Amino acid sequence: MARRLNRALPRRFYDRDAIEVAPELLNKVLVSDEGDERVAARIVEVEAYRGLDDPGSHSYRGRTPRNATMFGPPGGLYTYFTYGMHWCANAVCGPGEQPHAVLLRAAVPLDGLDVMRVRRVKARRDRDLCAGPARLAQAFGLDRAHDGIDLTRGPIRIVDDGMAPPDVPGVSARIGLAPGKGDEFPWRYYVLSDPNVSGRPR
DNA sequence: GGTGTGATCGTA
DNA sequence: ACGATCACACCA
Repeated sequence: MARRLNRALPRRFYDRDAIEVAPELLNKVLVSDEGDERVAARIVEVEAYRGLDDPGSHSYRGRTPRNATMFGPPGGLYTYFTYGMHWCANAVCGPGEQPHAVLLRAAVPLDGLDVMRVRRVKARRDRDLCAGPARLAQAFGLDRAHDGIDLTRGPIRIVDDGMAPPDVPGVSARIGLAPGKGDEFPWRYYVLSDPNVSGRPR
C-alpha cells in the first residue's frame, strides 16, 4: 500500500518533556528502510521516562555507559538490553539537556510483515508482531547497533502520515516498575481499544 | 479469558 | 541481585 512515509519528525518535535512528546507519538509511524523491504508500523502504546526526578528512568542515577544516549540530542534512538535477552527502543527527548525518553511499547504492523515474521518466528498472530517493547524492537531488528542513531534523518525514522493522535488516549501507570520505583506516575499512553496494545497496567 | 513461572546476562 | 520482558504451561 502506498504511503507517504519519507518526512521524519524534526528535532524540535523531540526537544520537549517526554510527557508532552509521548502522547503525540501515538498514531505516528515508525519506518525502517534498512533492508531491501520497507518495514513500518503505527505506534499505539508508549511510556514517558524523565530524568533525575523519575526513579523509573534509566537516567535517574546519572549518566553511565549504557544510558549515555539519553543524555545526547533529542531525536536519538536509545536501545537497551534487558532481562538477559531482550532489546527495547526509545526516542530520546528533551527539553535541552534533560535526559528524557519515550519507550516505544507497541505498534500496528503496516508494511514488511513478511520481514517481521521472519524476525519473530514465535509470533502466532500478526497482532503479536509488535505488541510489546521487546517484540517491537525485534520486529524492526533493533539492537545494540542502533543505539544512538538519529531518528530525524536516515533509514530509521518516525513520520506523521496524517493520522492525528487520539483526542483522549488511554493513560495508566507504566508497566514493569517495582513498587516505589516510579510506578505511581501515570505516564503510559495508548490507543484505546487497539488489539496491538501490550499487557494491562499494573 | 486469566495467572504463574523460568529463561538468561549486562549492569551497577 | 535484579531488571522499562516474553513465551508457555496450566486453569477456567
